[in-house]
Amino acid sequence: MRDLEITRSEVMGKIRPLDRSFFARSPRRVARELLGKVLVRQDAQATLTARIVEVEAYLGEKDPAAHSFAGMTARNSVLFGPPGYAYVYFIYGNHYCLNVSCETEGRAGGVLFRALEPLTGIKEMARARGLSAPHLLTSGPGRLSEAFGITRARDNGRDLTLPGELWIGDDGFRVRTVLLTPRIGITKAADLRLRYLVAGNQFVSGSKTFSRAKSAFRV
DNA sequence: ATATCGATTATCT
DNA sequence: GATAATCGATATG
Repeated sequence: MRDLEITRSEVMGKIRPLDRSFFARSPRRVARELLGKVLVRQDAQATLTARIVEVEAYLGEKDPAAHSFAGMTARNSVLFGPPGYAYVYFIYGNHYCLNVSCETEGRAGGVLFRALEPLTGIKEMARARGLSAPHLLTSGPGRLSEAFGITRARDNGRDLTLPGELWIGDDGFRVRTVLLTPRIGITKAADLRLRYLVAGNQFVSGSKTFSRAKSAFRV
């Protein structure tokens, strides 16, 4: 064997964008269905691809942990718009986090991208992160945003169904087993199980003990 | 392996 | 003026 990294043409050859109808469903459903899909960054520098292995659902105006809980503001307006668009927010003075809008226009809801498994462009991701350890490149919402060069200025409001600079594709891969656990890093509605992750995947965020938590169950 | 803590700033009250 | 959907470093068992 000459190279463990899958080639760009192997991934890009069979990938196709997702329809807007894919996102026009409940955040729970979209979160579950996004596992196994591929996040793609294409620009003059490189083509980055990584498989989605961990996400969280945020339920809109009835979810106390959601940014949309208190209604529409300048920051969160994308969540109230049509489905399939990037909502990027800045947090803790340091990090960007990527979401995709769900539901229908006028009805808030979103899914947070929490961890990816790098497929291609690993060298470029490592450069963007200033690291080389594969499991630290995209395991965490702030980390994956840094690896993909995602910022609010560049990507907030971007249509993720269009195969352009940043989009989500299906390459035919199907996830076997999904685990469901409480969401991470929140204080309100902290007991709801709205975190979806691929069972056994090495790139999920947090400690291994947490991803095997008792509160997890298989779907 | 798990716990705690500081960094740093856009956004909202 | 307080908060936050995080990360990385350090401390302790």
